[in-house]
Amino acid sequence: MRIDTKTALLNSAEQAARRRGFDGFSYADLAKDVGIRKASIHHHFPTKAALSVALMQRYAAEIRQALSAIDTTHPSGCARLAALIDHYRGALNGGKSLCLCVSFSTSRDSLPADVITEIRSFRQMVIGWLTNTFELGQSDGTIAEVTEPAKEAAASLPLLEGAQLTARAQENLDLFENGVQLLRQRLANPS
Amino acid sequence: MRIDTKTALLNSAEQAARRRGFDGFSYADLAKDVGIRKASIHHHFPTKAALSVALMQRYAAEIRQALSAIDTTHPSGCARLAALIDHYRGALNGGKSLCLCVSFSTSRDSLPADVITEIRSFRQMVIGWLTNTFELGQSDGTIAEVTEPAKEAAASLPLLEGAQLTARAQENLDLFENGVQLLRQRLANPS
DNA sequence: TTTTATCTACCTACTACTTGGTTGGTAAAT
DNA sequence: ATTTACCAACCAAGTAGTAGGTAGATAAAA
Repeated sequence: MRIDTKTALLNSAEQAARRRGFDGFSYADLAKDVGIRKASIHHHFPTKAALSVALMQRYAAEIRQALSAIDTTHPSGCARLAALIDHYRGALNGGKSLCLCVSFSTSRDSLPADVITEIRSFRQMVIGWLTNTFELGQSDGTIAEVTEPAKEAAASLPLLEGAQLTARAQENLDLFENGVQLLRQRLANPS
Repeated sequence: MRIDTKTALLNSAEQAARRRGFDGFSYADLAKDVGIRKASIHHHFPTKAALSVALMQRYAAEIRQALSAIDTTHPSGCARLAALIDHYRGALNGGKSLCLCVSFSTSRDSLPADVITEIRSFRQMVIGWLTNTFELGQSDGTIAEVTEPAKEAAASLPLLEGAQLTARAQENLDLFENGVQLLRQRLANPS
């Protein structure tokens, strides 16, 4: 089944951005990957900035869905948190890529203000979800040592992102696991 | 007092890299900042890759010094850890820049293998220092809830780096503080 | 149903720089 | 005389983008 060109471009751009950062890929890369002329990309995305907006919005929608799915399929606090940790681990693609939000953050000066705002919303949303998850883990007793869920959430997201960064730099998933090890140990028995 | 051109170039490049990432600055930026012709930079740094090596080595030497100075001037575990947190906060420059290691990590595919190796050594060194610091904090009783210093260290560095990333994306130091808040709360009374 | 008009999505050719780098040269310091 | 550190001029490839065009699909009109 063939996908439409716009989606193919978004897929290609997302992969490139998550692997090389916003300043590390060009329209020429996408053109070669998708198989159309570089100038044609402007029909779908008039500027690179517009492309970054579309990428970030799509990425945020996708993780919103992922978090919603976790809530549906994982009843306990610890299972939800474990699922999120695994989501961030999965986004590493074996060490070859990062979460889009992370890869965009270091080149934020190259991005339009809309995207900076989206990045902020993205992190707030994830921290909000984490806060709920720590609250659940506290009340159902499946996450150990939770006294202030909001503060736990505020620490856990940067931990996940920092652990991603370390693993990406060395293309080594073990480094991600080293970073989140203590967090995992607090989970009762996620399944 | 005038500094030598090579040092001026390193300073300029470091600032640019920590602000915009490796792919986000060019020799033309440095030339304009330092006030020499772009082509002249090649006398000091034949390739951009060579420049990245010099940057990373200098940065690693500087933090080695900083950690050593912390050990000398801070006797307790909590005071040392607080000083490192403040060091990472300081590297943000009010939200305008990142630690070099962080900013290089997302564009690691553009960097020579030597630098990837240096980044790994850098992180190992900091984690080693953190391990010692958690051990000290455990034995002198100034860092609360330390059971496994090495795991604490392995979690704390990604936390600091992730918190930096968040604060950098929004140019807002409060976000750094939100991330490290729980960690700070475990420190007895750093001074 | 057929024809015409419009839209979509691609193309070529081009623009104006910009990138990291090479080359040959010169001025000043040693 | 030699070395250091700069210069101008240049290179080839690359960057994001503009402009005019066409082929095929789709919608509207006849």
